[in-house]
Amino acid sequence: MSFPAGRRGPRTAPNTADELDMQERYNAQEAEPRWRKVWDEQGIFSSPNSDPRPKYYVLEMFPYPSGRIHMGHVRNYTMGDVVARYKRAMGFNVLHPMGWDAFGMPAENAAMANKVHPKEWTYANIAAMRAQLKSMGLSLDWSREIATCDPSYYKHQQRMFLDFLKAGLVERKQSKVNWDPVDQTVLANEQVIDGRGWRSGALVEQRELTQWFFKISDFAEDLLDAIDTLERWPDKVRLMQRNWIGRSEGLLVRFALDPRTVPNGESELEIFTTRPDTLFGAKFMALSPDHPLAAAAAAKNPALAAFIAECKRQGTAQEIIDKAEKQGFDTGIRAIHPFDPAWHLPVYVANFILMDYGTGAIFGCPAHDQRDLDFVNKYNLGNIPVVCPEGQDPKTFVITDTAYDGPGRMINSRFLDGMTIEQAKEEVAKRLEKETRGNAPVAERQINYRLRDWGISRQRYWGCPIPIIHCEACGVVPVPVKDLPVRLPDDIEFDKPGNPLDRHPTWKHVACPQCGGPARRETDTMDTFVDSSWYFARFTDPWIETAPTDRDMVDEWLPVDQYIGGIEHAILHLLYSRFFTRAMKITGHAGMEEPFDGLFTQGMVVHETYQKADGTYVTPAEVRIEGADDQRRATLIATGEPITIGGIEKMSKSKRNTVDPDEIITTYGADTARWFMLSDSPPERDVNWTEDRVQGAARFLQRLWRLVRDASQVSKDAPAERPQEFGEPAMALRKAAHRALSRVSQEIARLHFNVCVAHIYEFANAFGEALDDAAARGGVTPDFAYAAREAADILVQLFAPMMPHLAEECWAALGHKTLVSVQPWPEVEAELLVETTITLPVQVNGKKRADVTVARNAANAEIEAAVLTLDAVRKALDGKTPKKVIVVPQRIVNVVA
RNA sequence: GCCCCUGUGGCGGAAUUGGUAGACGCGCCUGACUCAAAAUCAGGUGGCCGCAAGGUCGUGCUGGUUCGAGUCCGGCCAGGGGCACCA
Repeated sequence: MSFPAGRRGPRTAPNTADELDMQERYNAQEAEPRWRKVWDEQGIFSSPNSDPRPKYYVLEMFPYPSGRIHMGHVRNYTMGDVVARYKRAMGFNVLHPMGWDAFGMPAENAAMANKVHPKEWTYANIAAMRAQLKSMGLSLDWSREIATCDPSYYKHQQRMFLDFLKAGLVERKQSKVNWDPVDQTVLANEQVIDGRGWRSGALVEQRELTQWFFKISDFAEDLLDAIDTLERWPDKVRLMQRNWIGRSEGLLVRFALDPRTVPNGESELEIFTTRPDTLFGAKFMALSPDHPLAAAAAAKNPALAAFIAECKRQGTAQEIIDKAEKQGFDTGIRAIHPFDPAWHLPVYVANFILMDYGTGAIFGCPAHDQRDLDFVNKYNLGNIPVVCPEGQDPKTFVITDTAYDGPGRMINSRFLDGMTIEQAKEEVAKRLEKETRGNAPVAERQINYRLRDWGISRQRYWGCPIPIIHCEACGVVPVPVKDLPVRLPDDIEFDKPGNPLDRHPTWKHVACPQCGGPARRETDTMDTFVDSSWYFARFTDPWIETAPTDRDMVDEWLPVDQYIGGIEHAILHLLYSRFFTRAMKITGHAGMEEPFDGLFTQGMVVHETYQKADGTYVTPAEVRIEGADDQRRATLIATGEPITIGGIEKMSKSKRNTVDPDEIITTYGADTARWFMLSDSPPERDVNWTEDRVQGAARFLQRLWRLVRDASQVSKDAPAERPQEFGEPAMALRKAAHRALSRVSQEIARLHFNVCVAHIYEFANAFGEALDDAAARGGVTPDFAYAAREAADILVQLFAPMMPHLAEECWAALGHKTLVSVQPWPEVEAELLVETTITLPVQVNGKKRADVTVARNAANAEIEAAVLTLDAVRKALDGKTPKKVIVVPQRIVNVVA
């Protein structure tokens, strides 16, 4: 660092302030690259597969190479790195790899917008982001780096697709997509805005395409049951997955149809219900617009056909379907109540019935289901309550706008009256099971899952090609394994809408591997969730060319001991990976059931937003903030115009409230960015990026540096041998050091990094005071020098996982010739954590009135006696005799008056 | 709409999982050092009453369980995440 010439004029003698400043300041810009070079040269972060030590696999969700890392990455990877460095110090062979989730839509969007090839764009982004990640000082084994868009990766994915196909885990079936009729292309849900294509603005319609599916629903029961074994997953994620899989027990009921009303002689309608108890409250039947009976009826009814077409103009997103007004259309078909041949129910087509769930048809009991109630109220079909809540008079109980779905007794239900819901369900099932129509029972018990099969076909270029050939003679033919990978062609054009693979002049035309005749390749590529469903397994041996995994290595390293990533992946990515692991086990590519033993989901990085008078957003870098609290005012630096300070929101390009990690690292250094990310906010919660707190973090770095240098002065003459006796100041310092060591170790293991940070602050404060006190006493005794050296070593090791560059610099300043990054974690001396006396708070009737200090092992009776003599307690009791005294050992005393 | 989470000083948050609410940090105030500023250091900092000792209220709102509730239970309010083709 140098000052601009002439700023202070020529200097002949050291000018105290600045000279000291230069000596005392830790220069992160200079030190950080220097230490990274040392780590690199010594290769200390590579984890050889041959290492005999116990293994620990820590993994952060790999990034999409969007072009630059963002603060969310900094947070995610810092947390993982702390765990990796800590576990390494604990003696584990740590696997901590990094790669790129490199297929996906943004590359194609960039290709269309900027005329750049997706491959070039992606690899340039990877290069830029790799450099950025390296500047963070992460302890990664870069020799294992993978990119999912590389043929050396997707070749194995194609191989597994073929193996899954052979094992019966893959099938082709029809499913719906969002279709843009102008761009002639399939749209992702996020590309549909208010029912219109984002680019064309055309009204989107649903289209049926034949697509490839992984049969994840075959595993529904196992995926659900095994959630119980995932003890190191957050409860909320486990709950979300349980709900997603959505197990429900119910009854499949075959309703007879009135033959006079059916279009083509259909005789019955099969429905699934979880509430057979409410059969006597039925008011209508409803079919999904995709139901075959609906299609049959529509063939003879143009108005119905028009209604069904209208339903199909809704997007495919669940949210749209749920929020849409409940609408239906009477098909004219009449169903016959299973318990009363004279009771006929109208059969509607309704926009809120899904073909994918159950049988795509229901009976509606409006009194006890809100959607059904909304529906009957719209079409004036009325309702009959059949469950009466406790304490309600059945004669006066009516339903108007709010359905009742709670417990109660059956009413208006003939032979069910008076039963509980459970009894009624059982009774209905028993009766209908016994009854037969044709050769089959009228009803059977069934367990249903909400989980649908995983559609993996994407009509896009930048994804893993599905290794299938379509032959007119032989049908669907798998690509022979020896012909893998099916490579993406490089010569493609994005000037026209649609899938470039489909219109490529030569790529799709091949000879059939079976008959040799002319055939064409599958032009759909795989969902990018496939890529990320097994990358953690590939990391265990990314070099093997002959198979997706090396069985010994994958079984050795997996499951991942600690997986860290965003909560937004709580369901899909994690469920797909769990499915994939099972499928890989069946096909012999892995041996375990579950991929992730421990899971941690971190919160987002958020920041204030800033808006100009016209509502456009400006970035934090363009804004100057003055004043504090409610006096804060913002102005645009360039023009001085006033800026409105808006809400704190997730950092996003659209709100322009992003802070570039590069700038922070350039200005303050990686350690400051890392420390900030770990401080204050609990890792599972959102963290608000504020400039003040970044500066606070930067200041603390300097303080640590000064503290360690001061300590090194005090400890330089410390005896090599541990003294027999420690005086009071030395003992106090040792206790503080070991208490901090114990707490920080415990909190790192629990991933409570913000609490670690607080304990490190606390210890640094205590250490600083101890050194000041020693200076005030004048002269340092050998026992204190020894304690100071021990404390300094512990302090540096405690913050080393979080600020590794500074830690190396400090470690060297303390005279060590080794790297702190490879030091074993210090051991706590348990006896230093034990106090001989303890101060307990004393409450009277639950309000704190005093403290009492007693021997740590004092008997309850002793404590009780001591408490009752306290002035404050006597005053609070006001002469009354206490009813009882509750002594909670080591915690609190409560006197009940 | 459905599922899930969160709510504590001016701000980020801590609280050993039912036992002293506000650790630690940021900000702010006062002082030291300086010609001055920055940096650094020392002290203070939930509200209200009080010179003080101390008292009293206080963990989104509301009701309950308990000797004792930020923590457990019921009802509400507000903010956020996911909803199957964004990754």
